[in-house]
Amino acid sequence: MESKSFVNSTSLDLNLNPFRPMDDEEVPKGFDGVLGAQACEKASIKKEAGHLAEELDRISSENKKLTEMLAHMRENFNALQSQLIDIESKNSTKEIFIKSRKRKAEEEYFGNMFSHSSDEDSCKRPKAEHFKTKVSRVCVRTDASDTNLAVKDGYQWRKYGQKVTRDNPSPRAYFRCSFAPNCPVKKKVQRSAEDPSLLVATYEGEHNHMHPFRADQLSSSSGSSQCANLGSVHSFSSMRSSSCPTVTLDLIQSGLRESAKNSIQHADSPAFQQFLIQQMASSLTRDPKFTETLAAAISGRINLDYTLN
DNA sequence: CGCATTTGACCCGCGC
DNA sequence: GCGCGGGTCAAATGCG
Repeated sequence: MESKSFVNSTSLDLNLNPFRPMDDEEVPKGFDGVLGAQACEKASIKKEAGHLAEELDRISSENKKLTEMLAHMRENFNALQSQLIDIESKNSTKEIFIKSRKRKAEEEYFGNMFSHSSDEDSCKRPKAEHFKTKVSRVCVRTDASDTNLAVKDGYQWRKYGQKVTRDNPSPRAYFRCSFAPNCPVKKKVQRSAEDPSLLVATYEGEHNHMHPFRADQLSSSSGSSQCANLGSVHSFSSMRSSSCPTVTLDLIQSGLRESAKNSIQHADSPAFQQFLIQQMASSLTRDPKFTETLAAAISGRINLDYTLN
């Protein structure tokens, strides 16, 4: 399939591989001297160009296939995620009916890592402000023995309080964003009562400044590939819609703790989204059933593509 | 010395 | 009205 459009591209007079050994079959028989050598060289260049064009075409089509597969995976992931959100929101609605008291509902809020109610502070704040305030949650899997409640997300946080809550033996830490003066964002971090290895970070409000990590990237000319990568990631804010999905990050996995330190961002930042997608992709690929199904789907697709070509 | 963290006190909203 | 409990304040303390 690859060669059909590029075999005639003799106009490509590129000597891209001058060190390629001359093939005996390429040497025209019966020619001597300079003219023979030139003709021979031209023929080999043409052949070389043809090979390169084929290779380029092959890589391009491979790249196209991979892009399609990635898009397909993204679609599937988005569909699954929206299904999950639907299911969870239905569950949380049921629980709200069952539990009359708000604090009991909150118990579920922190107990269930995939619940989406975001009105933890509804009793504290005026309703108007509650609707204005953006609330997001991130669950970070860390070592249970690690007493540090710091969740590295790239921002600079100043701890202003710590409280032991009624329904959880581990204390809840309160942080304010200290990167910019007057930044309204607050963060609460507490270990999950059910799973002490899970750190639940609740973010409130929106930063009124650029992310420090991105500011660094913009100021430095290096890391352009990473910037491009980050720019292509879908906005996590858009995924949040009306509810507040919880994201669980397994930082215990080898290397992830370090990468999280470097790239985990606030839920709104593209860098965080990138990390999130990588994390979710790795979670999916660790599932043998998913891998099996995906492999079957991919092989089927590739076979189809090859038969078409 | 300046900044961040700790921690007990205080405030305030909610439910009974 | 009172008690409970989450959230915040601010003085004390620690650290580089």
